[in-house]
Amino acid sequence: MTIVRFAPSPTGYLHVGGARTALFNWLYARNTGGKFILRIEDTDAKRSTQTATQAILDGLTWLGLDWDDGPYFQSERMSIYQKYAQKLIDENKAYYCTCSVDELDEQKKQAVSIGRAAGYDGRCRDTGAKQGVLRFKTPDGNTVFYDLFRDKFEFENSLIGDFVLVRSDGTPTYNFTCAVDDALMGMTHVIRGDDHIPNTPKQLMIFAALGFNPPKFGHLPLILGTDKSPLSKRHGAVSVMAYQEQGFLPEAMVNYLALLGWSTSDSQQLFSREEMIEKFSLKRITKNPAVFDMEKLQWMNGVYIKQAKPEELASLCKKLQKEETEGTEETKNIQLEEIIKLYQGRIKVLPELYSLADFFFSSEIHIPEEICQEILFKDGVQETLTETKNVLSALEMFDPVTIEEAIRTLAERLGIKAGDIIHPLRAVLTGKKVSPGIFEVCALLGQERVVQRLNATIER
RNA sequence: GUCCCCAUUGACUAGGGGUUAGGUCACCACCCUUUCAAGGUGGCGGCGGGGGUUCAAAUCCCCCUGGGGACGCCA
Repeated sequence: MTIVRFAPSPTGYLHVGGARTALFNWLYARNTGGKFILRIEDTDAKRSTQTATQAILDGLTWLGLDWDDGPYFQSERMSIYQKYAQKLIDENKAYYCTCSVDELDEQKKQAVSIGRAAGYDGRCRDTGAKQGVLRFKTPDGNTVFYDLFRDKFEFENSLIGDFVLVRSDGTPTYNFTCAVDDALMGMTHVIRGDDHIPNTPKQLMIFAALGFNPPKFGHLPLILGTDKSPLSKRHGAVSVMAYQEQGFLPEAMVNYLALLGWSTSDSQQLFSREEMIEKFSLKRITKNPAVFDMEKLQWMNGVYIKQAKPEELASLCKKLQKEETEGTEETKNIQLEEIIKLYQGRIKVLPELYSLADFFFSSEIHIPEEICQEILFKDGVQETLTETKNVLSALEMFDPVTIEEAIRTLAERLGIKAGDIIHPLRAVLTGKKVSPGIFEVCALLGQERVVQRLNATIER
């Protein structure tokens, strides 16, 4: 059985890159019927926070990436790491080092100045010290592995140096805990960002020293911003949850993220979750870094919005809207769904609804001067509007078909184009030049409000 | 400085010795139409450069260039 994991450190929110890594692991586990484990790497007490842990859990949950096991917290597994550290000491595969930070800096500076690798040179190997940091006794030779997505990697061990396993305060470091846990938890594949490539030989050496069988490693390329530098705040939101707040649907986010580095042979773009799981394959992961493209995410979100059930969108909108909308509880609840039906083919993100359809949510509307000049103050328009009001207020049914019929009949009677009625009517009812079909808008607004808005304009 | 990774249109990518280099977003045009979207049709645009190997190179090899990563008692 394949066992994979997502192992974030809780030092911030779940960012886009981390989410993609989690997604690929999750997809692989689901595709193979394996197990997806969540492990929180919080060995650095100074930087880890409870808030960050929660944020990561929330992010994964929002995306629908459920884990089969965990979350494990490395901070709760200290005795395990201690045990293995002792084992390495006993077997003479690790030793204590008492070099000071200054000394280390100096040594590094020197090494670099003479063109040598910057790793620790192992000068404390034979001092027999009983305290300080515990360092791994990096063996001679090379460490080789075959990456799942790339070719062969070969590292010269001497360039890596004797790295730290346990800090002087007794807490273990990343490379050590990661290797121990990946071994103990039975990981078959480790899929992670390619910023971890330099760590892999270290972990491989730990596996070997401890007598564990290593998993297969695959390193995912980074996700870049539009200027091709690594994705950061400069490029907009990097936190996954920020996308939720901006009105993106988790399905769209997942679909988009999946395409950042993975593809099918026919370049299919839209996948249901099931389809994605079924078609996912490590063999089809690309090794070049991808630029995160907001435009495409927006397009995709628009597609998902269009396909979504109005009631689901309504409940998402209600969660998002906070205090930005006016209007009565009644309009919100009763009409929201109907409004959504009118707009779901037109918006890319949920909050757009509130700017485009604001005239549904407030009783008073404001018609910008520009629209008055351009549309309402033209010759004959006032008369047309009066006629329109008379026709509409007399209707007994107020559904789109009836309204359309009435308007078209009126246009014929007045000897003008239907558009000559529709455009002023739209301006009066919505305060905008663009809206969904005007007959639907009328019907949903209701006869009373339509007549009221017409009157308000005519009287001016 | 040392080690390492990457390179197909503006973006995501397919293709991996012989293709009119395919799809998607974006962009442009047209159709539809009460506007805007949506939808439909069509279009613009690409193998970073130089050397090899080969009858044949986007594809294999080398160099260059460009971009990125790592060199922590961070993960």
